[in-house]
Amino acid sequence: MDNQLISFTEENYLKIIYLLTERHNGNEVSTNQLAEHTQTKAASVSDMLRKLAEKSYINYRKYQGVRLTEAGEQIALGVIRKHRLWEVFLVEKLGFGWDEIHDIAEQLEHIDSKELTKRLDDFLGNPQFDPHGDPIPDSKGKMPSVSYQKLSEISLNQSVVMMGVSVHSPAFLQHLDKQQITLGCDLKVLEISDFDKSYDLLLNDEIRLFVSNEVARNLLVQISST
Amino acid sequence: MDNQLISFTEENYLKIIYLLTERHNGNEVSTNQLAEHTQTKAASVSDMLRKLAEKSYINYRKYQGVRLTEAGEQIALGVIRKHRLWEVFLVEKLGFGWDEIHDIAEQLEHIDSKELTKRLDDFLGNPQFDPHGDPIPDSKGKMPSVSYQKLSEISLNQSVVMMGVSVHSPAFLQHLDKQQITLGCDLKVLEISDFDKSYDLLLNDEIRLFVSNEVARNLLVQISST
DNA sequence: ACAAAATTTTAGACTAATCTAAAAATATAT
DNA sequence: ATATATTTTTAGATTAGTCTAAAATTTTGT
Ligand SMILES: [Mn+2]
Ligand SMILES: [Mn+2]
Ligand SMILES: [Mn+2]
Ligand SMILES: [Mn+2]
Repeated sequence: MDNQLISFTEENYLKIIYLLTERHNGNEVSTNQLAEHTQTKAASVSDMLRKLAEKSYINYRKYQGVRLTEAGEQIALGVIRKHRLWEVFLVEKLGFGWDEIHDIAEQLEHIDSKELTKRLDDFLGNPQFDPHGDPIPDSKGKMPSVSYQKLSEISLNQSVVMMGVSVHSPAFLQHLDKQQITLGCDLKVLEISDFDKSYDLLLNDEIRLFVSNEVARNLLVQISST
Repeated sequence: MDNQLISFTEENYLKIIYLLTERHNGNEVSTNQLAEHTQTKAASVSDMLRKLAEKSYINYRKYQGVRLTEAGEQIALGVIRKHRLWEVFLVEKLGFGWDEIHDIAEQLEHIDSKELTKRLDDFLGNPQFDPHGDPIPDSKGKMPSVSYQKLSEISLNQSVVMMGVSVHSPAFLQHLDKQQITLGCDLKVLEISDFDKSYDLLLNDEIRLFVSNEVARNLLVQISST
C-alpha cells in the first residue's frame, strides 16, 4: 500500500535481525541464529542475506554475521511498532490474553498502511508499552530506551514492580497467570532457596509465592520509585 | 493459523469468483473477467483454475468458465466476512471514510484466526452490513439475502431509503459524500430530465439534488416501509 | 455454414523463496 | 600447530505464481 519494495519475508528477516541484535547487546547476528528464528535452513538465510545486503538493508561480510543499516533498522522498527500496537489492540479492545496474541500479531504486523497505523495508535491512546511490557517504537522510528533488571538480580527484601518478560512463550505467560503475576504487580524477594535456587516472593505485599529460578530469570522488574 | 492449506492468492481468486458470480446472477465466470479482476493475464488465470479445480474448490470445464463448489464458496464467504467486518472496524472505530477502507481491508481479509474474527465481530456489535451497505456473511458461512433496487428503477415520487452502492470506487463514494448522500438517507425521484436522463431528487424531504443517470444506476435503495 | 474474430489454454520461461548436498571458511581442542 | 568439528556459503533443484507467444476452441457475422 505505502511501498511495494519490500516483501513480507524480507520484513520478517529485518525484524528478527533487529530483535536478535538487541538481545545480543549489539553484536552481529549469525546465519544459524537467523535460520532458527525464521524456521528455515542456513542455506536459505545466506541467500536472503546476500539479497538484503544488495538492497542496503544490512551490512554483511561473509562468515562474519550481519548488522542492520539505518534503512534496515527503520523498516524493522516499523514492523515491530505495528506488531506491538496490534498486540495492545488484541488485549485492550478484544479481550485476548497476553498468551494468545503473538501469532496473530505476526500476521497483522505486515499490514501496510501508514494511515491505519496512525489511527490505530490514536485509538489505543498512544500506548508506550505492549501487553508483555515491551516498548513501542514511535512513529519516527525511535525505540524508547528502557532499563529493567531481571528479578534474579535483585537483592533480598527490595520492593520492585514487574515490568516485562524476557520469554514470550504461551506456556511461560500462562504459568505467570496462574501465579497471579501480572504487569505492574509488586514483588519482593524474601528468600532464595539453597537447595534449588528457587524464589520465595511476596506479591503485592500480601501473598506468599514460590517460583523457580527459571521464572525469576525471565521476569523484568524495576526498583519501586515510591 | 487455522489452516495452512490455502494461499493468499487462492483466497483472492475464490473471493473474486464468488463476487463475479453474484454480479452475473449465478452465471459462470470467464477467464478474462478473472484476469481483469486479479490484475493478471488470462494465461495465469487458466493455470490457477486448473489448480483450484484439482483442490475441488471450483467446478471447471475448459473453455466453459467456472463456478464455486460448496467448499470453495465457504472459503470465499469467510474471506468476504473478514473483509466487511474489518471495513466496519475501520469506519466505526478508527474514523476512516467509506472511500478509504477498501485497500486496507483487502489486506486484513487474509488474517487467519477464527478467534480474532469472532472477537472482532462481537466488538463491533455483530453488524449485518458493511459501510457500503453490503451484507456480512455470518460465522456459519451464510450470506444474508437482500433485495435492493437501483434508484433508476424506482417510480417518480416514491420515497426510498438509500441502502448501498453497486460501485465502490473512491471517486464515486467521494462524489456521494459531496452531495450528502449517505447510507440510510431518504430519497425521492422528483423528475428525470428528458435531455440527459439525469435525476432531480429530494434528499431527506428537504434538499433538492441533481445527480447524473450514472449515479442513479449505482445507488441501491429500498421502498420506505413507514 | 463457414470464415474471421475473440477467447481460452498450453508451452516454455522467469522470479522469489525455499531445500539438500557439497565445498569453503572459521573455530576448537589437544 | 594442526587436525577435527562447526558454521557458512555455493551449486543445483523445486514450488508457487506469474509472463509472452503460439495453439486450440468457441463465438460471431454474413
Ligand atoms: Mn509478540
Ligand atoms: Mn509483545
Ligand atoms: Mn471493500
Ligand atoms: Mn465494502
